[in-house]
Amino acid sequence: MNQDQPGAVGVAPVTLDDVATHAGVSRQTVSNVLNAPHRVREGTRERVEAAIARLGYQPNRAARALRAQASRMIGYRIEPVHEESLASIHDRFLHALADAGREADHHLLLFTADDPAGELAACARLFRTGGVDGFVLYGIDHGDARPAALLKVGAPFAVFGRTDSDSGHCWADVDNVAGVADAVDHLIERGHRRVGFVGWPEGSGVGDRRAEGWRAALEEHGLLADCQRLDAQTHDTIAAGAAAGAKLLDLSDPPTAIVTVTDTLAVGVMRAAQGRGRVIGEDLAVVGFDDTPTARVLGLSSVRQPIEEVGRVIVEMLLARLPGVPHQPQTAAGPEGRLLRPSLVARGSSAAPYPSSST
Amino acid sequence: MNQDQPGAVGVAPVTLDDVATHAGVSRQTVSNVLNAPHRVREGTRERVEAAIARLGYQPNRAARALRAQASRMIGYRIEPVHEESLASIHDRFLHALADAGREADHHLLLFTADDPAGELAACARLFRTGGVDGFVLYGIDHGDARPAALLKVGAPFAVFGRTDSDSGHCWADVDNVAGVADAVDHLIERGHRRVGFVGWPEGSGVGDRRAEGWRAALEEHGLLADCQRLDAQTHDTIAAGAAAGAKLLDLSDPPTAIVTVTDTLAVGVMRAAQGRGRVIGEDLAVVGFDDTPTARVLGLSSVRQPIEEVGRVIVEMLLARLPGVPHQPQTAAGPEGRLLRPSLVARGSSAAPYPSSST
DNA sequence: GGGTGAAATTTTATCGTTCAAATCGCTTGA
DNA sequence: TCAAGCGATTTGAACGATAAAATTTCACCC
Repeated sequence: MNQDQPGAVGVAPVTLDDVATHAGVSRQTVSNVLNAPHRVREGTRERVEAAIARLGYQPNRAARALRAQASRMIGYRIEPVHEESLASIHDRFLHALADAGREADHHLLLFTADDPAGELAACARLFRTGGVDGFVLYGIDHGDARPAALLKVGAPFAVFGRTDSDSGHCWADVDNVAGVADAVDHLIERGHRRVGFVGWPEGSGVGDRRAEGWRAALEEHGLLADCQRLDAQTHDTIAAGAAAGAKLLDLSDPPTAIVTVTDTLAVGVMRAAQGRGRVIGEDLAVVGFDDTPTARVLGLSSVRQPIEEVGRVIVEMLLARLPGVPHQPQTAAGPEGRLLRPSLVARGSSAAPYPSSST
Repeated sequence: MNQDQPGAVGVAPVTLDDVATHAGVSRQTVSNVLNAPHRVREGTRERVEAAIARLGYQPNRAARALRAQASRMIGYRIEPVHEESLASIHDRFLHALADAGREADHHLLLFTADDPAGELAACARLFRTGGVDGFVLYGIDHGDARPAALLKVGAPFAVFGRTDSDSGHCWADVDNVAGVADAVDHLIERGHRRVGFVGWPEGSGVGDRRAEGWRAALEEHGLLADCQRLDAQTHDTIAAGAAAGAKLLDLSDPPTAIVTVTDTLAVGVMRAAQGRGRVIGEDLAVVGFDDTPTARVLGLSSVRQPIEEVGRVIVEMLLARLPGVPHQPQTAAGPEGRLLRPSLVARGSSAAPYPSSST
């Protein structure tokens, strides 16, 4: 009558015991109906299920977590928004993760950290206090210390991306080589023969693989020699992209198309080109990477990562490795890694066929 | 020796009992050191704290949640990414929320839902199963059914935005009126006398308040009569913004500056203007709302919401209302609502002073 | 010195579930 | 007929913490 919450209806929480009483069985039988139905005779099971439905029972997460030593939570560090870049990939990824866990009643626990060390400390703490069963790591690359550290703590995890030695943990990644190669193919198909590339400084796995995609596709078409000097490396800002674009466009024999390692750099390249009076999509074709909202706005062709699928796959792999909750009695635990193919979204910036310079 | 995790170091989890033994006190005393230090004598407290530090003890979340009936989790529904709009506000907001809870050891639990009904079901379930202590609701507006539904369930919550009747729950909102008014002031200061507005159809609280800001600022400067017909309403896509912009620009006496209710619409307006040969920032000033990454890229002036602060304030208010964990022994529970002032980020799109048409 | 009351600490019970072992009921085969 | 065996169900204990009640310790005063 006199609840603490003013407008609260105050439904008394229904427990296993309540269900057991109503169904005329013991607590444990109700538990079995939920967690190991095969152990329960059909008639009993139906009776219990009826009681569960009638009372609207739902197991208490804390109690379950305490006893089963499994919180059904997946930890994820959300990074500070990097103001300079255009990434919205992140939003999509988060949603995919949260959605992927839903069916198995696993939820995402978000946390923040100030730096890599802080992140590891937070992970260790969350894991040891039973706050989460495992982690998803985003944007991993060569030399990342996190996988080793988490292995040491004993926390299960799955990563988006690859390090130089992907052993002992599962990963999913986008096929960056294929993504950029597709972009190059697309441009060559439209008649371009001089295709440039603006990438990151060597050393990042992601950047190197994207550059590799450019090189491989050119080689495939026998154009690598023509494009030898048509690449530039710089860091990921619009201004840097503009500078790199300027450099390429001011060559004596400039590229007629440029692929970039990110949309951010592509925007810079477009700026540089427009500053030189070129019309994007006619005088110069540009293809970016990530398919950000900005790309859409600017009509920039871009390689779109199948983030939703990555999220799904990652959670799937992670859950399969969690001890205790063998949702799918798979053979062992599925493959260690999965490589997913991105897709090119062609827009105006690479629209018009280019009058081949060799004809 | 024979752990299940191959590389796991397998640190045996430290419990309250371990600490108690090492410190030579009872379990409850250790608990008190953590939750009610004033009840423990200084000498004892120091001894216990030393033991805690030595053993690296950290309380188990599940056990604590079960006993204290408080999970220290805040629920948040992450919505599917709306491909058409440019919002990145969301990312910032999420980060702010996660960060705000950190100090009080509260974490964010992310979940998804297919529709409003599904969201409410998920909320009710999460709350009743003890998965979360309360919720943060995003993007609330007139006629939103969620507050009433949550009140009925008895779940504490705080919202970003306002409904028509904000009673019984706490809210934080951005002062939309002031935000747009600032934009208009800024334009008038630069010499503009005919300032248009592209907004949403009437009926949304947010949209109406932004329109109100436009009207109020004009009135303040005695310019409302001149700008009577300079507004348009449409839904939030770039194409629609372009159409609305075209409509205003094709008037016999068109505006020299246009404020829009979102960056998305501003981008549309810019397109329409450029399609008519106008140079943005010289022939036509444009100011958007949200300060999206795209705005930065395009040099679009925009009203920036203090999302980080909103997140902080919301979590603060929510935590203050949670029963059981009186972190701050405040008077009652702080104010019911807070209105935060956005700030204008001026860029090229509204840069040049306009030769006043009345001179 | 002993009574008093407040402060410090311990004891006991409990949160809601699942695990492990024990029990019950029924079929089967010698 | 009874032991063995197996599946279904129940019992008892435990997960790791906190609330509430009970107890001890201690300072203080007459």
